[in-house]
Amino acid sequence: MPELPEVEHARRTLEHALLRKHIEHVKVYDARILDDGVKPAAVVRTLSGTRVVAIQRRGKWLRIELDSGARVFSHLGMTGKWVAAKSDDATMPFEKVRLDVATSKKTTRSVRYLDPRLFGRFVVRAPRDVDLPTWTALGPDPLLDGIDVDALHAKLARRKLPIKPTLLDQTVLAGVGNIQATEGLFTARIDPRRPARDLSRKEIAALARAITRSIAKTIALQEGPIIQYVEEAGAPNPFAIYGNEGTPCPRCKRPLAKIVLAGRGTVFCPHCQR
DNA sequence: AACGGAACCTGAAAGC
DNA sequence: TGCTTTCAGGTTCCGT
Repeated sequence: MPELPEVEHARRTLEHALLRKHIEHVKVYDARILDDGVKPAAVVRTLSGTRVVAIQRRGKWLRIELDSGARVFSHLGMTGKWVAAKSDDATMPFEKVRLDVATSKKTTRSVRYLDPRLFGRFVVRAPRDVDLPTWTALGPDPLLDGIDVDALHAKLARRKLPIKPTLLDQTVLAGVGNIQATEGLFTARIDPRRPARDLSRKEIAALARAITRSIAKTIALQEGPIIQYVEEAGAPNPFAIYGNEGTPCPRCKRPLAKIVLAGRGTVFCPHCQR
């Protein structure tokens, strides 16, 4: 699931369940989600009894701040999600981590981290430790910071990789993934293969607007009474071209193409993206 | 330094 | 039907 909109959804789920609560119980089912060599018992020790003071998101990373000064950095990888539950709910399929918090009610609130493919991370930093370097290196987040067109223009001027893989570099814009990059380039009518440095300021402005709009739209789709991730199995594909290779371009009706750029599938319209 | 490709994992869908 | 192959929205490491 996870690009910026899905991670923002996860942030809200965690905030609703955990903010200002004390962590009563921690369970790590699979140590591979942790940093190499870190033992589940150490994570349990660091987190138990602490109070959650903030849940932040930057790009695709989440940061849970504890009153002890410890922090948890959570990344959903390709298939991770945080799900709200009750403490007496059974262990869920693919559950890798669980946090239970005390509430005034009888039942205890619980959040479960599910991740079949195990590309996600759950990294705990002790009170005096520095933040994760990847977190610190993240570029501007389109939702939190907006996109400064001149700054982006200046940054892209130094890159000769195609624009599509450049957009996936999290130090360029934090949170843009394969879908948002694909959709944004389509809306801005830019060929994904163009070297990043060749884009004009005008094109970059169009791209920034398209990405911002695409993210806002995807977040809006997740809201409403029944919160669910977009693109769950069976859900209709809500995107303009992502996943629609071979079908007619929504703009010019010629068939959408699919190529591989820097190892990632890339759908585009060879006729109206230039 | 910059780049392509493999690696990390598992499940679902497509292909045969 | 059932076995095999391919692909997946992310990141990081390794060799050239």
